Amino acid sequence: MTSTSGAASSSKICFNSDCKDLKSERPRKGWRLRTGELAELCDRCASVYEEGRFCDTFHLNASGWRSCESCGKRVHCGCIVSAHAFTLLDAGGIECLACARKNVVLGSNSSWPSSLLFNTSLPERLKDYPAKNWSQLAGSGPVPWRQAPSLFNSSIPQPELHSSVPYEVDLSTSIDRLNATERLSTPSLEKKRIEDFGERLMNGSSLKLGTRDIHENGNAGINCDEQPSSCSTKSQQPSLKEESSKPPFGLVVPYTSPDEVNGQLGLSGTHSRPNPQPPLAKQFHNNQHNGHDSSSEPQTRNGKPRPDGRGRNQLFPRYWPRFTDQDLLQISGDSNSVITPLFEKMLSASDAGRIGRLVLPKKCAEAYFPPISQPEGLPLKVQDSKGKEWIFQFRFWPNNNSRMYVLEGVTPCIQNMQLQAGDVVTFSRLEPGGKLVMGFRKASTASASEQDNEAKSNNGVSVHVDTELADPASWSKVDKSGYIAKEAIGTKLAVSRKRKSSTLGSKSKRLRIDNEDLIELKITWEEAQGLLRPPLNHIPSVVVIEGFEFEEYEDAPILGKPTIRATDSSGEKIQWVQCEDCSKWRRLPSNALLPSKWTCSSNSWDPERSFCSAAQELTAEQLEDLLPHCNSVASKKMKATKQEPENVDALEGLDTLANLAILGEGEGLPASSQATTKHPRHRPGCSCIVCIQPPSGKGPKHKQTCTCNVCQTVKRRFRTLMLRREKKQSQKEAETTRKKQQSPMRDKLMDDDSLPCSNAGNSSPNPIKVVSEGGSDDDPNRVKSSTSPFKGQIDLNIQPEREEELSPGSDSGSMMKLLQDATERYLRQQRLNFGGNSSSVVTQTQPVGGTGDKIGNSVNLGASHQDPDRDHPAVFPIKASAHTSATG
DNA sequence: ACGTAGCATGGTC
DNA sequence: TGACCATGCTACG
Repeated sequence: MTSTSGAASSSKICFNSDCKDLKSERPRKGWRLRTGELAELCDRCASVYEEGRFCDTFHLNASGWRSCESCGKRVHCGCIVSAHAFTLLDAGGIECLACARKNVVLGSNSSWPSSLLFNTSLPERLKDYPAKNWSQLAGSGPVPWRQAPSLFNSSIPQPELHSSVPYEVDLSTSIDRLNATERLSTPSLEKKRIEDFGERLMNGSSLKLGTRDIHENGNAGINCDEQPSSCSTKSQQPSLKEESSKPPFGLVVPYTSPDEVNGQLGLSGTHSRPNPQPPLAKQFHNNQHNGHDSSSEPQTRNGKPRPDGRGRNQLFPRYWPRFTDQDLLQISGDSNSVITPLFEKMLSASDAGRIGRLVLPKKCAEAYFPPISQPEGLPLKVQDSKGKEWIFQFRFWPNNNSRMYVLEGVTPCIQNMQLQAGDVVTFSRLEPGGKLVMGFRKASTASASEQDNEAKSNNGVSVHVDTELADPASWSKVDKSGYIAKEAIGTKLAVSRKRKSSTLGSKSKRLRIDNEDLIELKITWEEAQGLLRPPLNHIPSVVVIEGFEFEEYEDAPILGKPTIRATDSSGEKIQWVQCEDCSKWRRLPSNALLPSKWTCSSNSWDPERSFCSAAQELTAEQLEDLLPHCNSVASKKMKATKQEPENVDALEGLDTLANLAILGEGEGLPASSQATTKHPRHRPGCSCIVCIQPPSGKGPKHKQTCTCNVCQTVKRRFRTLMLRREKKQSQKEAETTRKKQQSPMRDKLMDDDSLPCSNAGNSSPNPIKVVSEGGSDDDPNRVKSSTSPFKGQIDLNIQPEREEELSPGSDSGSMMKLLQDATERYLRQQRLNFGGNSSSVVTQTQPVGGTGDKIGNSVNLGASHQDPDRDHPAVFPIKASAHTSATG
């Protein structure tokens, strides 16, 4: 309208374009503009407005006037000023607010959309959010939606969903259209939406477009069209004068286009809420859709409570649709489509997983999907903008006296859209046709370019879900997954894609961080692991979290360069540190805290050895003794380094070793508990030893010198395993000897077991280390205790506690042997390498065990942290056969 | 042995 | 505290 189209409130002239008067210094407020601001009027116009005569006075000749179906009163439905003054009737036509109140049990505040009115919480929230445009919204909004036919009649498919769509976005005009129709019926939902929307606006979520447009236009681009007829109105809304600077709901109208600057009437939007607010559930009223609203609300059209007021309908903010105009455009496909955003949901790991079940937010499901009374639910036909049709089974499971709604058979669709956990699927309804559209948004973590590309290619691909139930006939043809692909038959599902950001469950979502951050965090964590050292005089306990060992310190740990702690001959505690440049080991006081990068030049404690040219104090033998610990400690603390996907056929060996190690270390845990409980399955974002590896042995192979997470962990674990063994061995020796007499067989095993480990027995010059490494079984803090001497043998398949139950002939024998071999080679190699030079000579040994395993089964366990060149590689042949058993 | 269906559990809000 | 919901768990095919 003329009056509204004008200038911003900043003008000195009355906002009413039909009035040339100047505003007073303190202009009076009129209706809320789409920008969220309030029109500033001259005193005269303001008075007229406040008296509710604004349209009668200034818009008499304008279009958009309609008569109340009940009292015949004329209402200017096409004006923002009167937007709140009427209600759209389901059957068409409008009803003035007064009549609407009579017919519908509304909340106290008539100026609010019915939904709002019903919703007690809304008002409160609104307080916080300045009236967001309620006036505008209200204009269309308050209207009780009594008549809108429910989209989903209880059991009858209703193709005509559009009539009930609350917010419609008329893409053809780029205007948001709000359907006024649904208000009354789903008050609660609407309220929520409104609230939500308001919040979103507050939060600056996606309705930018609308906002922007609104600002530009200054007018509400609200479409008041009620179905079939559009009654855009401007109504005066004196009541809402809040000064929210936030974009009004009207803003929401994301789709408003500049073209429509003045076309408020043309705009839709009874509810001006832009898409965000999901359509009111009004549709569902009749549906008996249970649930959808809150019990507290008077649900029912006409004020009757809903049959089932099962849930409260407050859609959580996370389900608010945040469509962008682009999304909408893409979804609509054809310019004549009108989209009504319903809700959205970030895919959880489960949703995106193979199970093919997409958990639907209860309220959303109840509000926007057909009501279902049987757990089996109903099939819903889905169609994307490209014409692909899908059928999902919409059903529920009883859950805690409630229901858990799911869409089954979504896997094909998810894959087709290349979605993964963290991505967002959006549901909206497309008119005409009443189809629910399932679009998507990739996780925000995607790079801009990536997103752009996706946007061009597949982003926004939407799937339209026919509100009508899928034809059972066709359903029967559908495969189990419910995938139909009429047009997409033959379409290859682009499965793929790197699932970088693994899916995050709801819980995770809360903790969700962008990939970049994640990476940073990970690095930090890794570094910290490598640098963390127990405070002096403290013995760390070891806890295992998701497969990783962490040292726990009672006091704050010390950060610094990893060193080898030891006790010299005089009993003094010292630590050995390796120079970054020359790789020589230097002796330092135990309390020395070193930077992550340390060189001889920093050796202020021993000036004579502050040069790389200075001889190393330690002899090879001494180092040999220290090394195992060193490796253990270092690797343990440096569990991870950047993963370098290098293609070498060592992965399987690593896998095997890793698994063996895991088994070995996990001895103290109830079998299975670890993997099963924590990671029953491979999880793409998890960094545990299981998940950091490609599933099923797929993925890049690792070189023996690889220092990736997996390799590091494997090496570390293996070393730890060996260490424990050594320790236990000495402890058990006595006992073994004793048993020997009783069990010759065992003795034999023991003998075989005793590895030529030079470190055995006397290693661990450092008590602390010993504890942390092998852990004392007595240590109560040790969550995962492990050592299981196991008769001299390490049976990775057995729990230490039950070692006694083992028999020499147990199945574990072969694996043990493998381990033994590996250990031997490891130690031997280590000695050799160490004694010779520190350069990393990776010698790959052929697998032992005779089963002709792949060459790749050897693993270099000698790599030390940080610098591969200083590694002390050793190759551990592993039987392929062990792989399976170990992984199991 | 494996995959699935459906319920159970527990964390988060 | 209860509702919601992600995911675990397991009986079953």
